Parts: sequence; C-alpha cells; structure tokens
Amino acid sequence: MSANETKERILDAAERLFAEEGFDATSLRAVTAAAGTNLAAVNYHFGSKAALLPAVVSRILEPVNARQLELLEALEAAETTASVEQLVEAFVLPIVDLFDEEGDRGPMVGRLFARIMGDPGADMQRMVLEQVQESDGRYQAAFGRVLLHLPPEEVWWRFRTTAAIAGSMAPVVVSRHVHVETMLALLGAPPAMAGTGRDARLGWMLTFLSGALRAPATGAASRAERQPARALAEAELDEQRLDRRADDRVSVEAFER
Amino acid sequence: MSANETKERILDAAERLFAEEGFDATSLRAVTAAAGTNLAAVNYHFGSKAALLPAVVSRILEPVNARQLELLEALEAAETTASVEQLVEAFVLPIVDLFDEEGDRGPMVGRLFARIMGDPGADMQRMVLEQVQESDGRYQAAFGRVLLHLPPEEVWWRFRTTAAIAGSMAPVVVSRHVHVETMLALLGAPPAMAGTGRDARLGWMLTFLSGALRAPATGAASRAERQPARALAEAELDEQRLDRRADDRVSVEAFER
DNA sequence: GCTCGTTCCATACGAACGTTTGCATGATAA
DNA sequence: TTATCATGCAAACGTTCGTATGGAACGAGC
Repeated sequence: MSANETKERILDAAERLFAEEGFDATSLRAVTAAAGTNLAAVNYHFGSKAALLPAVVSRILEPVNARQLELLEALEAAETTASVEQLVEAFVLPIVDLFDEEGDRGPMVGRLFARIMGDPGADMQRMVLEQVQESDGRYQAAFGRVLLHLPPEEVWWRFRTTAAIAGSMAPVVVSRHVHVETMLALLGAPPAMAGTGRDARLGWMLTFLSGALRAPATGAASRAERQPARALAEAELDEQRLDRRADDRVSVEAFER
Repeated sequence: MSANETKERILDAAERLFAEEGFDATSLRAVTAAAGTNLAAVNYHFGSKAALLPAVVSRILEPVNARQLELLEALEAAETTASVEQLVEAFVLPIVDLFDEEGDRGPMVGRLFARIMGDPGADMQRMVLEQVQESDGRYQAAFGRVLLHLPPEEVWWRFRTTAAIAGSMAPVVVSRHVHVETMLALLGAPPAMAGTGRDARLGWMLTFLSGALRAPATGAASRAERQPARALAEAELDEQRLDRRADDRVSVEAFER
C-alpha cells in the first residue's frame, strides 16, 4: 500500500473519531483500527498524536480558504463596490458547502469544527488562527471598506464574531449536525428550517449575519429604545436582588452616556 | 471538615480545571489535588467522574436562569410591550455578568461554557438543554410575540442561534477570555473594545444580537442586493472551479425564488 | 538478483487513568 | 462509655493510554 494511501486513511479515521468523540477521548488504537493499519502507523507517519490534529484540520481548511479568497477576489475585481451581503456570502458559502458535503462527511466536519472553535485552549486557537490568517486579514480589510458607519475596532470585532459564528455555530445550529432529537424532546419546537436544504440554510445565515454586521454602531441606538429595559427591570427587582453590587447602576449610566 | 465544604472545594477545583484543560484532559487526581482532598473523595461525594460535570454546570447555571426569568417577568409585568433590545438585554445581561464576575472566575466560567456549548456530543447537549429548558421556552414565546415580521420557525431558529452565541461566543469573542495575545500576534489588529469594561461589552452584544434578530425574514431581501454577488462570483470563477457540481446554479435559482 | 530505503507490523514498556477497598477518624446520640 | 454513622485517607486494582523497538515485507535502482 502506498504511503499516501495510508496517511489518507489515517486522516479519514482521525477526522471522524475526533469529530465524534473529541481529541482527548480518541485513542490512537481506535484511529488505527478504523483506518485498518497498525498502531505504530500514526507515530511513523505523523510523529505523534498531537501532530495528527493539525494535519486533519489543515486538510479540511485549505480548500475552504482557497475558495474564500477566490470569491473575494472576484468581488474585488468587479467595477461596483461589494455589498455587505455579497461579502458575507463570499465568506460563508465555502463554509456552508463544506458542512454540506454529500454523505455524512459534512455533518462530521461540522462537529469537528464546533469542537475546535469552541476550545478555548491557547494551542487550539493558535492552530486555527494560523490556518485562516490570510483569508481572515483580506476579509477584515474588505469589510472595513464597506461598513463605513462603524469605527475600525467595531468592524474588527464584528467580523471576528461573524467568522467564529460561521465556523462554530453554523454547523451546530443552522445545519443538520445538531442532535435535533434532543432539542425536540427538550425544547419542543419545530426546527423545520433545518430540513430545507443548503440554499435555505445559506440564505438564513446571510440574513442573520448581515443583520448583525449592518447594525448601527454601538451607542448609536436611541435612548428611548434602550433605556427603559434596564430602568424598568432594575426598579422592579431591586428588593429581590440583594446580592447586586452597588456600582451596578453607576456603570449603566456610564454606558448610556 | 464538613461534607458541604469538601463538595464545594471539589466543585471549585473541577470548574477551574475543566475550563482550563477540558473534561477529558482533567484527571481526578488533578482535581482532588487542587481541592486538597483525597483521590477517593470525588467518587464518594459524586459517584463518578462523569457525574461531576453536571454538578459543576448546574451550580453555575442555576442563578443565571433565575435572573433571566426575573428580568423577563419584570418586562412582562410592564404595561408596554417589550422591545427586541429589551428582551435581548434581559436574556444576555445575566450571562454577561456571569462572565464578568470579579477575580478570574468570570473568564474561567466563560472558557468552560465555550467548551461545553461547542461540544457536539449528544450527552453534553442534553445536559445543557435540560438545565436551560424553562428559561429557554419562556424567551422563545416572548420573542415570538415581538418579532412579528418573522414566521414562527424563523423566530425559533434565530433565538436558538442567539442563545448559543450568547453562551459560547460571547465569552470567547467579546470578553477577555480569548487568548488575545495569540489573536494579536496572528491577526494583528487592535481589539481595543474588549478592554473597555462590562457595559461596553454588553452594549456591543445587544447591538450585534438585536441586529441579527431584527433582520428581515429570509427571502425578503431585494434581488438587486443579493443576486449580483452570486452571479458575478460564479461567472468569473467558472473556469477555475472544475470540481463544482452541476446542480449548483440550479439550487441558487430555487433559493432566489 | 541483490541492495537499500521505505513502509508495515507485532510486541513491549512505563505511565497515568477511574474506581474500589479496608480501615482510621471524629462527631453524635443513646 | 459505647454504638453508629458519615467522612477521610492510603493503597492497590485492572485497564488503557502514547510511544518506542526490532525485524519482516516490499519495491525501485543498479
């Protein structure tokens, strides 16, 4: 058997098991058994178990990054300025398509990414950020050119959040990778939208994320809209919440500046 | 030492270690060493390692749920109908305050929740959903009464996404729990907003989430806004992307109905 | 047809894991 | 004082983990 074939089979098995059980809960014995190779194969081909995870991730992320950049360049080559929706679509489409691959690989990869992006470990974050660095920077700049009503740092944070949602929340919430039976049993609502195919999910995500990105700058919301929420709630609950700290109301005032 | 004191010390240690290292990567020996108790204490007081996690989570979630319900009831008792922002604030405020607790417990709990909400395992999802069931249902109903421009299932999914973001993305992206040094080094942008305190973060989240919730129903966006993004990108890239499937364009048409 | 480097495999090792056991300790009630 | 019970502790159990080793199988190049 060729070396590459073995490596690919190991990556396939690891991808599935890391997604299903998590990295720590997956043993090399389980990986090699699923891959149909010997236990020692992982250490031979990848050096260690720790080195297997970045290999799995970059095999997934590379084509997504490439396509994100292709779509962005297409937009930038056009004569008209891109809209927020266009930028969001160029960013999100490759991700949604990844989670929508035929067979069960899409859901699987979705779960893997939900795990990875939710992991607050420094090593994990570093690994992901290294892989998306280029695409990320290019989109940051592009959104900065379009969201002119926002100060730069707010653009930065909104895009960071958007990217994180696209990578981690999308597969869990929007697509078919969540344990819908569990949600149905416990929350008892009809998640019909999840079943209507890729384009419905894509459109739904575009609406959600574009809405968030387009929102006016923080602090620009009218006082009439925001003030009563806090004032009312605080007043009605003051006697109940004995544990609240004294500076609470002060900080509200500061924020409502 | 009283039994409760030991249990609390174990929960404290487990909370921190689960957040920092993850559940699987944390050994009972590490927990009991940090708690200053004997190794057997966990099994004595909680039955098993598996039972320790729900105990940790519900100790955190209980006061948050209670406060969410308090704030919602205050809004519902008012004579005027609540706004989207008011509802979002009532839902998000207890969560933001949780991640903002004095000392380092806030960031810690934030990391723990990022892990838990990102975990696609069925057991984990079931555990969380059971704990938030009541509050979740009440807010679902409340948002349904306010987002009148959306069909019920879209309200349902938008709130699901909002809740997931509030629980998992908020601590990672908006607050101080992300490894900012790593982001800075790799993405090289000034995340100044994260440093300006709780109220700035809260306001930022309200803007982001309210914007997403207020967005028009999916499909209601104008064709002039959305169509060119796809058409342009597809046309310019057709020759490059040989691997694209044939039904791609068809499905776009279907979605743009 | 032999050689050499790559790949594969069976096996072993030491460490770390969750759990259990048996007994010590200390407070409480009779 | 004695009996009882909840709690704490040290030690050990069997299992599983990641990694290392030494040789077998194989194919390309001379």
